[in-house]
Amino acid sequence: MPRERLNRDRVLQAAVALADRSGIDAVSMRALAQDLGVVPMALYKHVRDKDELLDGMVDVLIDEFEPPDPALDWKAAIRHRLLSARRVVLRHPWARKAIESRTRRTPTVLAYMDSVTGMFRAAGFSADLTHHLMHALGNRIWGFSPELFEEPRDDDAPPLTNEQQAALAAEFAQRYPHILEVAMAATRGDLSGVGAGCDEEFEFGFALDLLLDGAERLHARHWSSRSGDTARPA
Amino acid sequence: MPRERLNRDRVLQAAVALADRSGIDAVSMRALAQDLGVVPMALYKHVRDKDELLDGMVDVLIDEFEPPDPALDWKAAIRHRLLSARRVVLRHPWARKAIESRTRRTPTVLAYMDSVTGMFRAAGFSADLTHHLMHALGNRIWGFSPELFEEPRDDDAPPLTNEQQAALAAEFAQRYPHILEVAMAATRGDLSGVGAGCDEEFEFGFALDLLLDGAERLHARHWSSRSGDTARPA
DNA sequence: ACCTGAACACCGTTCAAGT
DNA sequence: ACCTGAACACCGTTCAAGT
Repeated sequence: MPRERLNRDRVLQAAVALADRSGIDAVSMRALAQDLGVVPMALYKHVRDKDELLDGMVDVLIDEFEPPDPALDWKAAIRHRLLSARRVVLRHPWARKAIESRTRRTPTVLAYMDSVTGMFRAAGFSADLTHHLMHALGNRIWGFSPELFEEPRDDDAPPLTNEQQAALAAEFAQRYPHILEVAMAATRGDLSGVGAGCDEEFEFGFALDLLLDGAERLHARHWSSRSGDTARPA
Repeated sequence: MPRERLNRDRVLQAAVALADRSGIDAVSMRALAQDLGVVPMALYKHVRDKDELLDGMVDVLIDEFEPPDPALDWKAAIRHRLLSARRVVLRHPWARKAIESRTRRTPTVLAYMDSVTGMFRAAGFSADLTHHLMHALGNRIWGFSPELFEEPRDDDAPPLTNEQQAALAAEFAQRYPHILEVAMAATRGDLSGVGAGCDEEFEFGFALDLLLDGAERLHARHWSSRSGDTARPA
């Protein structure tokens, strides 16, 4: 019984709530309509199509990002901003997939990108260098970096016996020695199952700092505003 | 008329051909079956479900990557390998989306990751540093980096008049001044439409070199094998 | 062993109609 | 202005049956 009239914001909030509860794949126009006690077609008065619904959901996330902190120096400020985006993305497990699937640039997305870009400019970087840095940051401006070693947690998988684990590890070690070695280093030898998760938070900060430090070094070297081949980091 | 019997490879090749022709969204079990002159259910003898079909398609791409060139030094070798992955991804426009949507790690994917990891190890990097670098590279090991400024080419959009372009640019400049400034720098002022494409090839190389140079610097500084907070790049 | 036919339980979206 | 009902053209996947 929808005593309250539908509007765009109610639709988006309900979609976010549904995704939080049941994952992004559960967000269908029909299921969302049911949540709102309304017929599917009613939604189309408030979002043009499903893509616009997903765009709107990402906009809701961006609204949760903390604004820039003017008290911090440039590097700390960008770090703080991106880590705040990260916290939001971690609160909404569906966010990564949703962000990666988006192709349209809403005004909210553009405003966020403009703001991060402006932080580099305010730090004194040239427009050209800033452009390259934004590309180098890539998805990290959303608070995440692409998963490489992360295990897709297989919820309803049967637990392995110790013998099965050992056999699996032995085969893995033989076929993918470098991955195993690196995973051992990442987990200090505590592999509970092959492909155990690593500290993704640390990895995020590591890559971020590597890029920001590289930026500082290039800037200090009087990076020219031309982006020809000679401008490559030596 | 399927005179030739179906097998996994024929299924995957047909799926890749279909995606090349009509995009990844056109790859449905039903459409693929029709291409093969077969009923949809026949496919399920060769792939477990649609996810496994997509995994298989990515494996086909990886098989097109060039093997490592042992004549090159480590940095050039990794650069060469990732640029070869990049050429494959560019040949198949659907590849980015497909790769980003994958969550399972097939043996082919693991073998590729193992090989790239091994190149860092062969260069003398510690397992720990190698782990962080793989994370920092992220999607770049697939030959692409996340799109930020790229325009989703709107194929059937009506061309804008000069007046419309000017008005749009003026509004854009007011709302997103930093993005515009940076886009101007990237295109040397030749903006044919707001959000004109930049040289993504250059951006890929830029980020790659920034990360590889950072790696070299950390390695030279006797990067410890511990990954505690003190190990952050200063 | 491999393929088929019919069915199930879903999708996003259109259109014309209701209030 | 906002919501509804019925319909269209699709999906992935199951099951039991054919050859």
